[in-house]
Amino acid sequence: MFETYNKVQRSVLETTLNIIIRKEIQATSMALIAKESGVSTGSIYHYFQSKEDIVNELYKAIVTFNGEYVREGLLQGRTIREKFELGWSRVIDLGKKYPQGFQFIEQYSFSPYIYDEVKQAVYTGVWCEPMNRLYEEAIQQKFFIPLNPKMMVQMHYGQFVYMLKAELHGIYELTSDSVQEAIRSCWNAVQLMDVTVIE
Amino acid sequence: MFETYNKVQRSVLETTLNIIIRKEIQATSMALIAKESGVSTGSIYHYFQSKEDIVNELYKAIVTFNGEYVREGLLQGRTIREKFELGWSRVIDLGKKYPQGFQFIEQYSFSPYIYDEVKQAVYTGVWCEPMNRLYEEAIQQKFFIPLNPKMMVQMHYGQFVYMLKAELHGIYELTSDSVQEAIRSCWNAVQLMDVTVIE
DNA sequence: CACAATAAATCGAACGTTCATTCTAATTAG
DNA sequence: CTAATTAGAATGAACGTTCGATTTATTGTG
Repeated sequence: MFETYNKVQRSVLETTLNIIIRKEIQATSMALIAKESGVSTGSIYHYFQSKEDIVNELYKAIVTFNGEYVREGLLQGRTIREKFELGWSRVIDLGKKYPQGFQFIEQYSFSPYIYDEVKQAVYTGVWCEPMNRLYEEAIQQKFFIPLNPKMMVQMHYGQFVYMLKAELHGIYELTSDSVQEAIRSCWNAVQLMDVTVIE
Repeated sequence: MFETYNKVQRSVLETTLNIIIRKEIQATSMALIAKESGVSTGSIYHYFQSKEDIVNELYKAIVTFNGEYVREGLLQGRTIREKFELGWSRVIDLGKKYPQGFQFIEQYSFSPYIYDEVKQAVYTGVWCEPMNRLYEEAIQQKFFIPLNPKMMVQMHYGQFVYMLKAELHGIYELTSDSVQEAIRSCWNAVQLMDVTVIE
């Protein structure tokens, strides 16, 4: 997750993520980060400009990591349908494998604590863009109904986010079957159907 | 929104909501609340136990209001399909008519700042419960595929939340047509179909 | 290789500010 | 007059950040 950082930075970022999920940004003091990461406050300020800087760096790192992870999935698919399924599978994977990163992004992507220029990355650079293009293509090829592709992507993303959130909070257990079913239901939801219903 | 409170309390709650959306809880000081609400800190502490208490009271008030609003929609429907459409329409209505309340709940429903006992209300008392029952009924009557109804409700809710979030952030404009289409697509997503596809 | 000279990294105590909360005096209402 | 309410200065704790001292790493020199 933090491959591009040095040992100290990584320790600080990992610790900060940990504490923020356990507590909250406001309750995450520099003293606590220093204590739990084993790096003194002085050193932390040698590598980061401020507390805000740490949190924004953390945000950037996680978004980049997540983006790469999903993009890889999208690339593996051959057909549109396959790309669709592999892409969204990866989104759910992320939530299950890296729940802290997932929760952090979820909780703070709309917080004023994250700089706007950093937030932009969520909606552009990352995986939204390739996913948007996939949906555009699916509309052109008459797989999907002609709705705003960006809206469809947002809707489907939200669907998976809440599926994961509820699982994280113990509302139910997500089996791989129900995940597959959920992804399929998303496809069905926006599928352009040329069918005759025989009752 | 705050009918059950007196004038002072209402002013404090409204102001607090305003500031929290503009800034953030940590940047929402009592001094600022006092200044903008026109109530001195002394008086605020006469009506509320603490800052936490204000925020939690705010949370409770909004959740209750939202719950009632959606429940009303659900009651108006005659058939399952109608209840489904009217219920979700109200959810979207809430996001458009009371964006601050919507954003606040979205941003803090998973924050440790809100007491667990208060949070429980989100998943139980409010509108989730009636909506869950509606989905259960829809499964029994073979309208919906036999997935976990709670999961389906969460998924659909997430879909609308993200649709609204993206609109709030100016990604696109939500027309009433596209909202109707989105609700319909949710129904299609989990519909149990007994059809033959003729190509 | 030895050893000095310089730079980089680390530390934690101290600083100054901010902020939630308290307290007391003043004001209002019944 | 009495009791409730309001006001805002005072309090004290918490916190982000700075700074100078100390240690560790790197480079230069004979």
